Amino acid sequence: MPKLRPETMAARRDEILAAAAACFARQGFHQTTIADVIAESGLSAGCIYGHFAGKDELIQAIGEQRHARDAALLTAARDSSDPLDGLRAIARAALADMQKEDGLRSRRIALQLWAEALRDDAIRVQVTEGVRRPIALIAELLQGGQRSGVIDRAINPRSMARTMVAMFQGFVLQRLWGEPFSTSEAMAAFEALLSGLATRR
Amino acid sequence: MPKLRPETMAARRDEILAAAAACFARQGFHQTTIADVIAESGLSAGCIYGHFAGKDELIQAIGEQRHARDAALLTAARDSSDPLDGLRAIARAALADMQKEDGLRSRRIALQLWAEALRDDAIRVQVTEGVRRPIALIAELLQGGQRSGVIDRAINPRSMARTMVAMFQGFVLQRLWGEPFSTSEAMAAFEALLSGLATRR
Amino acid sequence: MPKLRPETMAARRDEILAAAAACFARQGFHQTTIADVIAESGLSAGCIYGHFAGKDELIQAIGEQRHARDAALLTAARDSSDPLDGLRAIARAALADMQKEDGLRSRRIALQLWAEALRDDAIRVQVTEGVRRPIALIAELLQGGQRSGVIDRAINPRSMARTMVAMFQGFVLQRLWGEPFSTSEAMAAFEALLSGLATRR
Amino acid sequence: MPKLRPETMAARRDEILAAAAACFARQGFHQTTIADVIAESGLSAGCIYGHFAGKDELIQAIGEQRHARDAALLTAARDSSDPLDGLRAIARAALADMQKEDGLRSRRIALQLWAEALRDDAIRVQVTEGVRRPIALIAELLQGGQRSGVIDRAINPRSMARTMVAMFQGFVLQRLWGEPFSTSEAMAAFEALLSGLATRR
DNA sequence: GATGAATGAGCCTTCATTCAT
DNA sequence: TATGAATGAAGGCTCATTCAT
Repeated sequence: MPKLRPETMAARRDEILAAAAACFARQGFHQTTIADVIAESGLSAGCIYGHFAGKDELIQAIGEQRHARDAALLTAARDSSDPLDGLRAIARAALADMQKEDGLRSRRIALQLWAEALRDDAIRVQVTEGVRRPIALIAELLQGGQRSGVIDRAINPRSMARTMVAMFQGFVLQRLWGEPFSTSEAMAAFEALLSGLATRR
Repeated sequence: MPKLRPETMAARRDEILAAAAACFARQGFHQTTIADVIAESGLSAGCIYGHFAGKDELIQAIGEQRHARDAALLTAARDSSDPLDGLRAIARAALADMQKEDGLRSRRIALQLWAEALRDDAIRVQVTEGVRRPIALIAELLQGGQRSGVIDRAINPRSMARTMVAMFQGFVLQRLWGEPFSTSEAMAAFEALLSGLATRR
Repeated sequence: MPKLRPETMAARRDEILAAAAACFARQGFHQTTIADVIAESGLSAGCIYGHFAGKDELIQAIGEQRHARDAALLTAARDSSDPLDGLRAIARAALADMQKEDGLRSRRIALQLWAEALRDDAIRVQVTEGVRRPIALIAELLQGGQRSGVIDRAINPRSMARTMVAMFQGFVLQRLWGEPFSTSEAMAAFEALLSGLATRR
Repeated sequence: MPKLRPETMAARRDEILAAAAACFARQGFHQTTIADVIAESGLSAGCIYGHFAGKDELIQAIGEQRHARDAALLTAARDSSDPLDGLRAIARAALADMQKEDGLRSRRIALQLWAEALRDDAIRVQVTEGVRRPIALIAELLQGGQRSGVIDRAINPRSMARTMVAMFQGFVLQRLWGEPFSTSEAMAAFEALLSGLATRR
């Protein structure tokens, strides 16, 4: 990788990544050829290889983009006041994102990465790292709820956080397969789970 | 291409599929070459192509096997007595299967299929069909619970069934990525959800 | 090649050759697979290889059949009375054969053999042998005509015989390519050539 | 697949076609593998597939080259003065070409194409188109002869033109099979035919 | 820095042929 | 003798990657 002027470089990288993301979302990693990315970006093979060492690095970079997107979502949803409301805000943000064209496209790539994580260690680390933050945040909120007495002490915050994340991952899958899916339905189900966490009298 | 007698055929098909499943679980669909399947099966290229039109058909057939496995799991878990116990039995069966080597291997393939469903219509149909049955069965149990008064009438059975399936799909993902994961943790989370469905007094 | 009872053997051979001829005429030598011949004949691979050493021998045998057909045609057209009428009879027989479905099918194979003769010595010998007899016969008739004074002595019988055969070969080509082609047209052209051979006064 | 600049492309295309022509003339279409063309050209598989979609397109292009060669031959032979001399010039040009190494090589390919025309429609069109021009030109000359009174009005120009072409096609066949064949012999035969066309007194 | 023509290892697939039953 | 399942060498083609300009 030759060293380029940082600004130009960053701009080109983004250009390439945007093209790659479009291709990946449309055709998947393995069905996408470098030629596709070249056509989509309007650049040349040499140029792409000037910025990325190869297809794998391109996938890796796309994975980082996704990681960042999820982190941003989470940050935006952060609502420190009430623990339960904080959980609801996160849920709502995630579900809303899934209804936007942009969000869906990003999830299509996510699913590719989930599968890829099975055999590419770098991607597995990326994926599990990406999932760690929401889990930690949710677990914290749950602990907050336990401290303030609204959530049952018997609940294991980490397990429950993982379960909630699992739920949303499943929602993503079903949504991507084209199953009819409304945000309110999902929120209602989430509320049921929340009510199951309430302190027993 | 050669016309084979049904009996001979079935045996070889299974042999080939077993080899293919091993390869697919280990390396994924796209990283697996026909040469890999040949090596794994100990058969020849021509023999494989005598039974399957190509790699795609092999993937398709593997998908059907998985479909069948899930159906069998579900049937085995069927416990007609109490609705809530029925749900618990299904959850337990699914979670137990995920702890077995065999079950895990099968899930690795499932994840591949989930991703593949994004661009292969035949596989998408297979995957969504495969998910329809558990959803229907769970929804039925939930309705049974509503009829017998142990589950809140306000719950939408279909949505909740979908949510439960989503939860398990997410568990599968996390398990496959190597996250520490105990059946009892997951069952506890499931119980919390169940308690959230209970009729409010 | 195992030794079979001569009658059965001959019958099977013919069965196989008939199937092969049908395939070859339809698809050409190279586009025809042994599997095609198997399907067309209703026999098995092993059976075919019991009678023919391989595809090449099959082609060779088909070539001999064609050779024989032409020879039969020629014999039938033989009309010893008048030399010029003898030539006309041969021409008419050849042209008539080209109008029959059966004759056309055989010519399709002939054209394949003509091309094959370029690189297969055995076939080249077959083809040139097959052409030698008509040339010899025509040359004889021409010489007869020269002796009886109806044909110009300046004519080289062999060259002219070759030319006449060439003409018919060309007719075959054009007929096979689907060019409109009537027997009477061709006969008229042949008559013009004949009149060009007449003794100059 | 790569988009090439027209100039670069044309040069490489010719290089590839030259190599392909050499292989095809030597071994025939079906016996020639892409590997042969690669070896002959000194290029790589990828390069060849960058210029031609596949073997079929290569054959097609070779067919066009041949077409062009014949057209050039015809144009060069065009001698507008006397109709009969025009016909002689064409005959002589065609026969002379058959004696040159280059011409022979080209005819070997022609014969392949003639056979291929039986099952490939694109090639059949190419071949019949290629034959249409000489026929038309010869028919015109014959009509000219009829107008100027040197050729019998009873002759059908088109049929006779087709016959002459057929004759030369047959000459080509025999020449390719290695039959002894002198230009003067063939010209003498052609003269005989011409004299058969002369106006009857 | 960018270009794009060229590379070539490797993939999927076909099909003539064999051989145990 | 016939069967037909199995073989495996070989062919056509793709595509990630390189490098001279």
